[in-house]
Amino acid sequence: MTKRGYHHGNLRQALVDAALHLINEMGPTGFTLSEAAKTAGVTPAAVYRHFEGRDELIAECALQGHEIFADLMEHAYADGQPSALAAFAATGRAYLAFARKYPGHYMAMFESGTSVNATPELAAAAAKSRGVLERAAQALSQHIPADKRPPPAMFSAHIWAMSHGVVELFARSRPGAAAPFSPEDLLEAGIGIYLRGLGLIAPDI
Amino acid sequence: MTKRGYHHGNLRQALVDAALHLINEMGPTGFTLSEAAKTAGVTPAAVYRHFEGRDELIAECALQGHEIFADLMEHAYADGQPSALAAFAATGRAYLAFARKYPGHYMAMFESGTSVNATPELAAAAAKSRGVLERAAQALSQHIPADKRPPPAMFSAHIWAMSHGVVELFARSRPGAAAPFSPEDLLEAGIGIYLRGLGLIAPDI
DNA sequence: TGTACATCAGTGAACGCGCGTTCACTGATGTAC
DNA sequence: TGTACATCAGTGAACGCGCGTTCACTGATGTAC
Repeated sequence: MTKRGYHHGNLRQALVDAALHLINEMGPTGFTLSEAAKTAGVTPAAVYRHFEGRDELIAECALQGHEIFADLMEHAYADGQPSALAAFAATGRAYLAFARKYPGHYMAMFESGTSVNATPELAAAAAKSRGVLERAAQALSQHIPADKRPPPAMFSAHIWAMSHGVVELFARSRPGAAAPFSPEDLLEAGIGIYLRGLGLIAPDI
Repeated sequence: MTKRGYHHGNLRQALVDAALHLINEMGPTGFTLSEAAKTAGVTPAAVYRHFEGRDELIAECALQGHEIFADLMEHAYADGQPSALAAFAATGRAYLAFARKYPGHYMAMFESGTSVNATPELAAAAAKSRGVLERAAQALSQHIPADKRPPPAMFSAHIWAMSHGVVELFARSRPGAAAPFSPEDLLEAGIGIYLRGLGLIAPDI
């Protein structure tokens, strides 16, 4: 706990961290500005020194999430290179990994009802991570028989959708959900089948 | 407006309808018992003659949703017969169609945080619709080369996940989302590619 | 080095609000005679 | 058919609560001389 700044030492980030923790625990709508302040050891009114209000605090959580997410996607993509196929599959895997590791960020980004266009920064950060996946799809597109090649934006959307669906439906702690396989295995297999369907033999994944 | 019962005439269902309308408009957590009562033309206290409280009202919305959903899936499956492939693909399409036509029900079912195990009836209704898709997967499984045949529960989960992802990410009115294709086309293409990946030639879809 | 002052992060009390829920009640409906 | 009564769906007022937000303030920090 480094005490910097005037009194608290970077209260702004402490509030974001508290909010992320609470969003993870109570869901994005159960989250409360007052409780975030209390968690950070501060009066609710103090929040207004750093944010315009509740919405801006959530938006900051989403923004930081998109930045981490874009980084993660970028690294996954780079690690999969030079194989376009491995790089593409890795970005799908990174989606689930991110949702697992940063559930608070994930909820703030995708389940809080916050519009991606709330602020220009948020829109830019969201576009960046989407861009990584679309670039991966573009590269992969070269290896698909040209006559039956769907637009790259389409199959990046497919992978995005399946990843999101797996997270929402199978990676949340639904007690008694009776899932006979892990979300990771499920997504891995799904992406594999999908890539085979694209006409790409997939011996290396 | 048939006036039956003592005063209002089936207030119970009127409250459910009001709740569904509000859930659709304000999201599942923005929904309010008081406002549902007002919409039905009744005092908030009157709700307690028919439901134990807010949660039970939402649960009833989810229950009715699962029943409609199961019916829709059943019909889609039947219409696709005798082709196992067509039947399977039709259930995927039905998922999106349901989310489009009954957005309030859909949100109550999948976005309200209600546990499927809240009541036995709810669990049963949810199991029924899941059962249709799994039966379709089972039938389809026979046509897959046995050496590379994943468990049916797995690829029914894949279709479920992709459908859900498409709904959540692309079928909501995200202003400026700049989607160059409709959710329906997106899902249709995605399922087609996936089925080809399963080793099933797909000339009939 | 020491003192006076300006800054501004965080306080504490208060606000108006709408929520879910409770309670004793009322009065329209259905039923028994 | 008409009257007396029981039922019970919906009323209206009230409650306690926690929310987001405001405001004048305080007191620790950084700076100027």
